Amino acid sequence: MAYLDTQESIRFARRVRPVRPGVQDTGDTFADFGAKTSAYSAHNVIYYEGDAAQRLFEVASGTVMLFKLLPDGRRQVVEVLRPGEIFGLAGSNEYECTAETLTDASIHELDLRLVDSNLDVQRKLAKCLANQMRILHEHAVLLGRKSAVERVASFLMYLIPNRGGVGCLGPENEDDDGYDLKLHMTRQEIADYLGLTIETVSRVVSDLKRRGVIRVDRSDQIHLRKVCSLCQMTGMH
Amino acid sequence: MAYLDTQESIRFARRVRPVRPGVQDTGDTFADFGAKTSAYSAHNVIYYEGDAAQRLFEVASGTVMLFKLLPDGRRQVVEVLRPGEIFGLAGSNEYECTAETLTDASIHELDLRLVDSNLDVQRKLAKCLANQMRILHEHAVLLGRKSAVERVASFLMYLIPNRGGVGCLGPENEDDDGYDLKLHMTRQEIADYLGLTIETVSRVVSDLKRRGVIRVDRSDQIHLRKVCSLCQMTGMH
DNA sequence: CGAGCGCTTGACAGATCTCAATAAAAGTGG
DNA sequence: CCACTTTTATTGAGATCTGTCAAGCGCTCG
Repeated sequence: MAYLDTQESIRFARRVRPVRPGVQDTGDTFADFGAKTSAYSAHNVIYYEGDAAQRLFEVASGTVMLFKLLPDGRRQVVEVLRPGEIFGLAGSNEYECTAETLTDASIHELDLRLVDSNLDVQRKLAKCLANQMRILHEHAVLLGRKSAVERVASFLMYLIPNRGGVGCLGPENEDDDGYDLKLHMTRQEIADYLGLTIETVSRVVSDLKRRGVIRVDRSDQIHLRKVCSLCQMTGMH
Repeated sequence: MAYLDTQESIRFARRVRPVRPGVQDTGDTFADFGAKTSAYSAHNVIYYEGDAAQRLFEVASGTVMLFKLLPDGRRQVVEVLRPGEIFGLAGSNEYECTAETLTDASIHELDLRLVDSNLDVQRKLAKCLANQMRILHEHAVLLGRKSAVERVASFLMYLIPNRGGVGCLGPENEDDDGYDLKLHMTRQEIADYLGLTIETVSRVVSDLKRRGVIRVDRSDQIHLRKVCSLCQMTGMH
């Protein structure tokens, strides 16, 4: 796993790690371009992989996941989207993922025919995609190279705004490095996002609990007691 | 690994698998927008992760890889780019990956200041990013859910145009289901792309050879003897 | 021909998965 | 509101796959 002695890793010692952006402000939303807005309740499918692609979507509020399935039922959650992020682009004429809400959500839906000719739409599109692409790159590192503990720690860190990146200044308060977290995903969804099994996720969470890094108030309600310790476990430090 | 009996996999039984596109024709290239074009020799770094981002790049000819490193030297190749594909977008002001040529390559380089205001550039950008994003999604499935054999088989199939997708019609010729392949990546690069170790990649290749699915003429020169068999091993059938 | 590099192979270790049982939580109906 | 069912999560034991470490092979090039 370690290539420490390779020429390359020495050569790159100076590289830095970008801050994970919070929800990015990309200016306009699709609502400004004539999109209609729909409300979905939690755990509803917006479209299925293979459906004819007719609209482009933007999360207005709530959380949405995109996933793909292999024929034998293995599932990979490929993106978890928050407000301001877009989905539903299809290279061909069919959606390449299934989109499902994780929470109650409000979604802007823009007819694909309105997309091509509008510079502002294209600009927002390019900006959002570039941002989501960076997250996908980071996620590829997680899936390809991180251990189970590192994956779960990284996942939890993603959920804290303004921590864990280059700009991270440590805890705001010396004595209190805690943070309260509400998970909007089941263990199975987390597992499918992190490329693990539900049992492994559960075991890692129990382990973090045992080590005093987190406190599990309910299975979807987690208090991070030592954010800095957790951050040390992401593999990025 | 199998979720065959879940409600979900039944619900999605009808889904289809999109054809992996070959190099996509997105109309204009950056050259049409005033980009300068540079030549790079094989295995040269175009920019490092963390460098100040000033340009947007498009592969004109050759192959380029993007990768990220963890502090302990673990590497993940996050994209392998072919002509027409773009890279160098930075959400912030720094490149988030290192870009390195795999082969001799010719690269269009467009000043970032020329990007924002041009509808055609934005259109190409959005189109390319959407396409590359689909590939990243597919790759996330590979990294998160596929076995070593499935990863290598998928990798080899990617390198054959017009095979392996929904539109795949099988071999052109009943008796000959072969294809000659030139790899432009070392075993280490392939391993870092597939989230495996070099030893595992080597073992899988040897195994495919033993099973008569491929013939290894040189380590970077592989003849696929039974494309359909190989395709069956990708986990997508 | 020898050195160096990339690749292959073997033996073993360890992380994660699988399968199975149990526990806890959430939803249902009387 | 309380049994009862169903779903979701946890835990254990064992199997398996891939990683680690080490040695050897085979090009390629000076």
